[in-house]
Amino acid sequence: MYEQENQPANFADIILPVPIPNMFTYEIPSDLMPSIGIGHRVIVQFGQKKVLTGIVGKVHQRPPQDYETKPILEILDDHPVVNPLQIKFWSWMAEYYCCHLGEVMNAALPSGLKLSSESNVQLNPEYDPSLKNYPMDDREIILLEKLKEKSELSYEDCNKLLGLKSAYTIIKSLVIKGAVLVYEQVKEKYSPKIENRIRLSSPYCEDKKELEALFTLLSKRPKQEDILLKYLQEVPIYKQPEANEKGLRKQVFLEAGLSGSSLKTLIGKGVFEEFEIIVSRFEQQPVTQTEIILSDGQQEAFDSIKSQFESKQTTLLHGITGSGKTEIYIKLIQEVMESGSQVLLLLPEIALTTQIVERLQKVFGSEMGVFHSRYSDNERVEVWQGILSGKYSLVVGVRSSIFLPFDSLGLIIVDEEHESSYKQFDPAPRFQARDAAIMLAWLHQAKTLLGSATPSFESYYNCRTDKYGYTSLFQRFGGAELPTYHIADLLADRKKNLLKLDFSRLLREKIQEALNRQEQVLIFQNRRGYSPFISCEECGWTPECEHCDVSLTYHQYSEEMRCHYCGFKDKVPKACPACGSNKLNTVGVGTERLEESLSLLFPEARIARMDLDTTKSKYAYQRIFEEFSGGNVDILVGTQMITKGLDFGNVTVVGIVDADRMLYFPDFRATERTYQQITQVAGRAGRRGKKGEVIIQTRKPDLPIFTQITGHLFHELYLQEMGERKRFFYPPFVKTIKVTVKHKDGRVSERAARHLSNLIKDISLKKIVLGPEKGLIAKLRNQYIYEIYIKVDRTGNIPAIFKSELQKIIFNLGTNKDFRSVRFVVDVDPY
DNA sequence: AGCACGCCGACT
DNA sequence: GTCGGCGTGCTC
Repeated sequence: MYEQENQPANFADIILPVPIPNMFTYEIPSDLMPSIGIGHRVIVQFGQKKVLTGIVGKVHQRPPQDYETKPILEILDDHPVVNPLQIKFWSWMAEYYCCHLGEVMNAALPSGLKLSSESNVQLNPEYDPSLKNYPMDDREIILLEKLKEKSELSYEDCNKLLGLKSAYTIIKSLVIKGAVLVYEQVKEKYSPKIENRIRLSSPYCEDKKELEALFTLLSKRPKQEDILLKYLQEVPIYKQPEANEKGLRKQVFLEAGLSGSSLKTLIGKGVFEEFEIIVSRFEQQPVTQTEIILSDGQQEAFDSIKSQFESKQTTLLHGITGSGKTEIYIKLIQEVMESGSQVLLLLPEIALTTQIVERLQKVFGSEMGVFHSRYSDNERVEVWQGILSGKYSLVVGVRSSIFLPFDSLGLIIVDEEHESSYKQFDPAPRFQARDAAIMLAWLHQAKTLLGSATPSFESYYNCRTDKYGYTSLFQRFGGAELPTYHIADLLADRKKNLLKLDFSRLLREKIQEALNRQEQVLIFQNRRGYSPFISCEECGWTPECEHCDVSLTYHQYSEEMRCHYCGFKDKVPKACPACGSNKLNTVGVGTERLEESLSLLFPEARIARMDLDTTKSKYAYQRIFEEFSGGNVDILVGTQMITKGLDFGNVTVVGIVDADRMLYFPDFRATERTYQQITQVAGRAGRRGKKGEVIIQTRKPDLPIFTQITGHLFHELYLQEMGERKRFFYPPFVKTIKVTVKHKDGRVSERAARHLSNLIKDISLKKIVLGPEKGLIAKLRNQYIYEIYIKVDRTGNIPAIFKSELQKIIFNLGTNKDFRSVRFVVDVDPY
């Protein structure tokens, strides 16, 4: 105590879950000083009364200059829940993706680890009603009366009680009069799973004679006797007396149809005692397979990856579907785990199926944690804690698992690295999990393996420029053959009247043949619902943008065609400019319509559909999947959901209904995506020794992309596409940033967007600014949306400087005059 | 983002 | 009058 005056005060910079830049400095009370550290959760007051959970980001002795500090109220954990590497990772993410640290924290922490407060009202014990200091009105009296009955009321309770939208003014008045107190209550959200258990009480559990005596006693109570017998059957206390300690789940008796009331009686008599234990929400997984045997090709790839890792932090495994990438992953994971490091295996959401999880669980058992987006918050907290405690050294999970509290990663594997779902769109941070994973690995001095049958052109470019290592695996595992491709010319068929309900003659024949052979068919159409574009029925012409290498999207309400990239607009032509035909149709076929068409064309076939609409409920996906793999369905129609990670052994025919639709998607990645989706779905055909056939329907069979796909000419396709991207300034040659401007008044929104666009143009760094243009959806949730696309030169740290300039501009615009309520959303590397 | 506070319009 | 809607400013 006597030394205190000489000691400098201690401060902590706290990350709070609020969208405001920077951390917040709080004072550390000296009694809390010994137990505080980076990554601890603390409770602090934020604003007038609200209390929040924050994370300690930094501890120091520098008192802030221009404001008073509040004290840290409480430290929540003995051990940090977040480690220093994570704080670094969060900071990187906030900076790179132009968002606030608090937003990253919000995304990173399972909400079960976040606490917030609720305001409660209680009677002031000092208050003496007889004094009648102030006159009370009716509602104040109602509230006070209620508080005499119930010791506390939440604001919500008060509102209900008084039938008001907000009882705030009344509560405030009572506070001023000294009648009530308002205080904040924090509630822990995570609740462990509790299991009720039963065990024999003393002396029965120790003394066999007592137990035998008990049996004699219970011989006239058959129901109670049954319960005792059941217990002894499940818990062998004669052989293992210590087994009684753990007891037996209470539920077991009820499941066995034994009487609950008799059990209660036995507990009442003191024969059994009831107790609770905290159990995991995840079942124990036994290890059933430890030895992985690689084929020669796999072994070669494995060795190659390892030697790449000697000089490169990141390596791409380009392995065709069915080449057995999973075995290579397992082998690598085993090695890294044996060396004592952690491993993260990232999978896109739709690929994180029970199939692959079960496969990995056989090898890694309970050392492996699974992190699924469908998990409840309590389950997420348990995975988090499982990593902290060292229970899990391998996690298989979706995008957000990069935020789990790893402290010694040795390897991150990003499977299906080309998947666009690795990019988070909506709430900030708008991160690309694959790219973030590479940064995370770098922070851990770990390696990253990107795996794909159809690599993203960006990753492949990084291989070609020697930034990443590269390993290919082009043999199918078990010697299975690659599928044969056929191109079906939709226009030719239409002219000959062979096109029936969107199915070409060839595809119909192939389906029929498969059905005759009792084999299965996949029909791929990446669209549900209807969002039509325009196409000439005669020649297949589709309008394209004059300034960009993308097709125009038809907007029915404004009767025009638009480019979503540069904002180019055009009127809908009356006749086709290519051939003069006036048969310009809106085209659009979704999975639902295909399902219907198939049932008309093949009335004897059993048809199912798998898309977002049919898999909304929790187990629907699994049900459809099992129906199909169990052979109860002949034809499965679906969106990209059917292209991922599923291994259907009996599929021999895959139909791609409309390849053109993918190709003319208004996006510079359209060609890349088309190639990827076709190749991915084609990979579902002809596994396990049966040769598969893939039928691609198109109106433009002569396009080079089709020969490139059917001839497996990935590299040629890549080179051609890179030429285009270089010419039109698209990634990877530039860095793209999208700014979305939102306001409920369309005029304000447009003015703000124009103003911003001009300010961006004034930044003296090499870049191209496109727009502002109305958003694809011009009005969303009563907000008018404008978008600005920026292509920034990516040499050196130009993008970083540009981003900080951009943020300054946006910040100033926010404080400025009439744009205060305008929202600006920055999306770095948008998809 | 929340939340307080203040101004203003609608309605018993 | 009173209620509640919304605009504005602030949070260590």
